[in-house]
Amino acid sequence: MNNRFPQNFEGPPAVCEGCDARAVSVCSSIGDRELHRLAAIATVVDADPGFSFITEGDPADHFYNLTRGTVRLVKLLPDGRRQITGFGYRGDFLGLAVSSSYAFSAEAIEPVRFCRFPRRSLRRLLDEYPALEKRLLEVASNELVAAQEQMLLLGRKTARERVASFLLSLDAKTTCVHRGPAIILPMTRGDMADYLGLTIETVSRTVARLKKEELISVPRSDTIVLLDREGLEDLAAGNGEGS
Amino acid sequence: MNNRFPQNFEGPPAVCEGCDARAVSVCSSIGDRELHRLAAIATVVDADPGFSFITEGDPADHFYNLTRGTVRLVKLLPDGRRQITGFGYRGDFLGLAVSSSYAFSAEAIEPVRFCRFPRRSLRRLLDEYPALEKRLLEVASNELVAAQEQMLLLGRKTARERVASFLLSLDAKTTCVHRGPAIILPMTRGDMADYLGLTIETVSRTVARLKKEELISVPRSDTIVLLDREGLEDLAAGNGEGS
DNA sequence: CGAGGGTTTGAATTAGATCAACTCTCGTGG
DNA sequence: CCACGAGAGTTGATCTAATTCAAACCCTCG
Repeated sequence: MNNRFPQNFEGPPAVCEGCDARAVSVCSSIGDRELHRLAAIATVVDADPGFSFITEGDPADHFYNLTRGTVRLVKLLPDGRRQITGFGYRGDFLGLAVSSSYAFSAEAIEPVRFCRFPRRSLRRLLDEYPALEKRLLEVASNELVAAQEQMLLLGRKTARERVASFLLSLDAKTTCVHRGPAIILPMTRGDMADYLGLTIETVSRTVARLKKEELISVPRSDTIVLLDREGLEDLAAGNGEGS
Repeated sequence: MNNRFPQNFEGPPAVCEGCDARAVSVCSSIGDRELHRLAAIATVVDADPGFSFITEGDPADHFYNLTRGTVRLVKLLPDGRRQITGFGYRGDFLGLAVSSSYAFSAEAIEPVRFCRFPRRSLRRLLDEYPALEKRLLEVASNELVAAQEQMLLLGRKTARERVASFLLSLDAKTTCVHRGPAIILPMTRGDMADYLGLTIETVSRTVARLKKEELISVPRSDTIVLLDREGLEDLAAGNGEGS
């Protein structure tokens, strides 16, 4: 047992006790001491659906760690065309911008809670604890891999393949989204469309078709059960036979 | 003047002298001492166009620093559909995979030279020199921003907007690609198509149209001059007026 | 000069978008 | 309890940007 540290540094900080994201976020991969330092510079914030806590183009003053709820990451064109570059779930770390301004907006699509860290303070902490920086590099690398996968989807997959890929990737998020075997979609058809580079109508038709083909069932429009995972995986990988 | 280091650690390593990428790569942001350590674990490799030095799915045993030439980063679907997720230019750092296998292939499209680092050795160096890790996080963050921009392009931009965006991004790569005011394309129409989520024919027609509209001139099929940068920027940003 | 990549151009086709109507769900308030 | 309204979702008819199919047309290099 290690007793080099003062009493008050044993165990996690009070504010982190009972945090829904503790087990799944960057916080899980660092020691109590680092966690105390992190907690000391964090502000916990709650927000309602629709709240936009990062705005594309604004100065990138903060980092965020999402501890509850789901957000969408949005890029806009001047005429209103919208691309969702990703969704942030419980445990996700947001705001990794090197440049001085954010490259996307982040909007709550459910009631959310997050820890907000001033950029400068976190920067200082990172310099002090290389393990933290290391962990962030891992996070960034993983996101990069996901981004490349999404480019493949947007550039080369059909609507069916996109929807199948999306449902499987949601299903793989074991830490959220599920209720029993069912996936509870936190996002609307419009969000799905803007994430998959399709229109609302095409998403709706495609979901309807997967349902008719009995690859999925859709008890409610926001609830989806994967009935034939193998079939969906073939589809998502680009092996969809006929039509 | 700093003379804490042994004589042989003053100045850059011999192998880095005259390296075309010295000024533009990660190497530029570290000290001579780190550079010597890096050089000690590096193998310099030359390869011809077509050579595939990273293969999607293979164990990720090495990192690469490209010092000459251009590569394409490729993801494939089983039926041969291809998405190029990016191009690597002189100075670019490749192979940032956390997982045990590469998420894409990398293929030379020009004669290339690169430094190859065994993953384990570099990992050890990173632990020793946090500045290096920090630099890599910066690199990864920048790539992430670029990836998000590319998702917007693939998901929501028209063919004209995609080609205009691509030409401008090439033009911004001041460290390569240019001969005078002209851009010398290192890649084929097929590569452009697979990067932009289009077909060869659409790329060709779109370039022809931009030429007819006098936004660009195309003295040879691999050479492009931007005539109306502002017009192209409007287009790329999604402000393209009529048709 | 002829062969083989890469590129261009034209005509026909189509996946998905657009336009338009209708339905479902759910919360509010009379 | 039911009428109402608003937002989200579905479904159908039509349209179109980009693809596909097809046929030249370069260059470059042996």
